[in-house]
Amino acid sequence: MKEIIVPRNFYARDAVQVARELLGKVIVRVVDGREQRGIIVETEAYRSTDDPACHAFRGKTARNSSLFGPVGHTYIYFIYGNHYCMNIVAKDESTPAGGVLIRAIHLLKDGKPALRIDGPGRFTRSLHITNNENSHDVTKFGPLFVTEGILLDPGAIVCTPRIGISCAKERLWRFYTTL
DNA sequence: CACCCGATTATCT
DNA sequence: GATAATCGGGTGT
Repeated sequence: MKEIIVPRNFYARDAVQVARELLGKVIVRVVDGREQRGIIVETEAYRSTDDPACHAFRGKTARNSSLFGPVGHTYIYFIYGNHYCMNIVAKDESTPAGGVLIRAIHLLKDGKPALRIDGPGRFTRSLHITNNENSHDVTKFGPLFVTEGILLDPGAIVCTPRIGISCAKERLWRFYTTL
């Protein structure tokens, strides 16, 4: 069976839409020849020009530059002295930057959901993702990429306010599914 | 160059 | 539930 990688144009759309549709996709991580797979079960959308909660809202800096880069690449940053968080850059022509934060996955064992990893910091740690993977292209086969996963019941997707931000709390741009 | 703080989490009460 | 831990980037002096 040939696996289907999620194409770059999937990410060339509004980040909110991409965040919703990333649920159910499978992220694949290869380290030292070992492969880990996980279904994406929780995401948050961050847009730039109209979204005060987005790192890119106040303009481009060295830290957030990959948020302004090509879609389908990672944006990884270090926070609270301890944790890495990973986004996938996603935006349409109307904004210069934007991304989708991956907050939780369900690890697969023999193709079956085995262990849920909750929390953006735990997710990156369990997949050995650090700043080394910043700006990595996830639309090509390699150490880190995203493939088409399972079809979800759209009714099983829940929208809530985003976590840990101080503004734009009224936007329901966090999405998750319980599988 | 000093100061402030964050898209978090572990640990304590 | 509340809070300390922890550190690089952003902002202003």
